[in-house]
Amino acid sequence: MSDIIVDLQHHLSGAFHSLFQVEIEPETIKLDKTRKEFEGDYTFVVFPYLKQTMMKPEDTAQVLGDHILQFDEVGSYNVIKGFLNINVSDGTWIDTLNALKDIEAYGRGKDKGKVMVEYSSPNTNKPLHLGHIRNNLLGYAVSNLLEHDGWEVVKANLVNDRGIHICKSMLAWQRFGNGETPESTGMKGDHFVGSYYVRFDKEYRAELEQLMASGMTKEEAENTSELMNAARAMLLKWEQKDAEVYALWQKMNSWVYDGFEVTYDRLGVKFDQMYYESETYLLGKDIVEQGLHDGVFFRKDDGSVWVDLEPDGLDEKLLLRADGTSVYMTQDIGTAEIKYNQHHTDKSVYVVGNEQDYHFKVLKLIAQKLGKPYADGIFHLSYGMVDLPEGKMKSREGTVVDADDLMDEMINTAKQRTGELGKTEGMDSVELVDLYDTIGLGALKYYLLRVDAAKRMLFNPEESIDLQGNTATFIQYTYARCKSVLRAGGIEERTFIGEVELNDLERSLIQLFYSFAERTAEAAESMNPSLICQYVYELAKTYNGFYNAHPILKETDENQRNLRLTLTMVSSELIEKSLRLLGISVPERM
RNA sequence: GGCUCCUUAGCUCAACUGGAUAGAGCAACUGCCUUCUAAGCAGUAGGUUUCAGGUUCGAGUCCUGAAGGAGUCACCA
Repeated sequence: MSDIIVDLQHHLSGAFHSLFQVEIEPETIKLDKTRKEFEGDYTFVVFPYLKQTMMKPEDTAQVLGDHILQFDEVGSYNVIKGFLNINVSDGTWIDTLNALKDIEAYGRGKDKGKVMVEYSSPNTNKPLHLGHIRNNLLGYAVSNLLEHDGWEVVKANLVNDRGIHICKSMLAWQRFGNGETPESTGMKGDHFVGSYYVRFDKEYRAELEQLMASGMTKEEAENTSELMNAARAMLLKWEQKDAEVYALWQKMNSWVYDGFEVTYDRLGVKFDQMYYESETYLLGKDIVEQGLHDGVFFRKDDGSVWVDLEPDGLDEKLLLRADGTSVYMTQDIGTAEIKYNQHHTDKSVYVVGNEQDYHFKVLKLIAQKLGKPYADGIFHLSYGMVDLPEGKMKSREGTVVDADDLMDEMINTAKQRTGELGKTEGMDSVELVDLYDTIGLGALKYYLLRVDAAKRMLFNPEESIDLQGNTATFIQYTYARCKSVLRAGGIEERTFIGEVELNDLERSLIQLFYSFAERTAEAAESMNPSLICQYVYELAKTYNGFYNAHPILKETDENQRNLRLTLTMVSSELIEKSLRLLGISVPERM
């Protein structure tokens, strides 16, 4: 398939050459989509080239336009000030449409290399919440995008399964659990364990209050607390692999994993590689020792090991404590090494909140100083926190939005709304349950992915369950509508389109089809799924406008009818594909 | 306090990386179902892009400063 933009770039470059004897690399020629209020498909801005053409903006645009008019791709042009608006010829658009046959292969990149995307990374002491959902959806969508763009992707999940917080849950269960299990209580495993984490906190605070009432300061109370000391002792026992503690730890974690699995399944996210901090937390020490030996790091008098990042505009960072134990950074250095040794990736993406911007800046810098082959490939995909209308989510104040509850709520709203519209006759119960899932989860996913990942976003519960306007539901509806038209027309195969005159909306649709490849590549490069949201929304909106303005099945001119059916078919295929990249499914009817 | 990021319509978000008259959705208002799905379409209204300077043909976008907000600066992860 010839590429319209590339062709135009070459024509313009050629025009500069023959008209002005100026050499301009075709790739550097920027063609913008012409704004709605002007006539044209693509706009070339001549201002930056005036020094070389030595002509007024209008005249420069005029002669360039005149010159490229000789090419088939160029239907017409108009000039407004320094803007050359180019109309691509109908024939070229039709050719483009006819060439667009294999939608699965369309826009795919190839041979980009291998990349690991680490995301989700939960703690095993409590269930997932809204913040995790954003992380999971982002990680999954970005993985899809990279894959589409030609990367071999390894989706990884580094589970924080150890530490004092898990010991708190364990201790609380031991003391107050009475042998209850998720089975015996009918609770989801992660919620079950989470409830003991909450229980610990409650008991601990009661103890602190009692101690403080007897005259202790807060700090004294915290150090005296029998409960907290028991938790600490338990962590120590765990580190010594005490059989009993270890068994309890494994049992409780397995409950949590059962629960997580349900949530992940429902969210539709997957992983190729699991990592557990219990297996990685001791790593990295020998790398630090090596760095010390090579003079990249230094040791302080107390025996602790540091890296000096002041020359890089940062400060000194601890790598090993005086007692030789490792810290978060040490562990992450070790994990990075393992990841690389196992998969030899060219790039390693960490989907982690922006509160860790500094941490990852340091991690990358250290890897670079150590001369690690994977150092430059470290990329922190930093995303903003999710706020609620009341402000930040705080687990202590119980304002955390639980992932499972939220999904339930979304699906329920979908069910209710679908019931109100009463368009479900002929659907059996399996199809209906499926439909509610598709709509409810789609709405949630789109709502979270729509916003630029880097930005902090507001989660408004009322707005999030909205199923109108810029929502997944609107887009899914457009898909179902396309399918309905195709069913009614009995159309299954693409037809070749002959010569036909295009109206504005038909042309816009083809132009959108054409831009899919560019938009997905851009989204993959910037690892920004919101660009796909924008694209697919624009596509759906344009199709709906077209649908309302022009008859499709009732069109009497056969060529015209074939064209419109083909537009309908390709629209549905690209909507489905775009949404699939985002992890959102589509219904055949709704 | 140092560093990093944010501030666009009443609300939630865009603006293709410096281009034309800053666009969508929600909320409000007006029309459109005997016609391929009205979860839709067409339209009205809504803006000193936080403020003050600067850079240039041209600034929401770049530079400086101010105000407001967030994050981080742990021998937590």
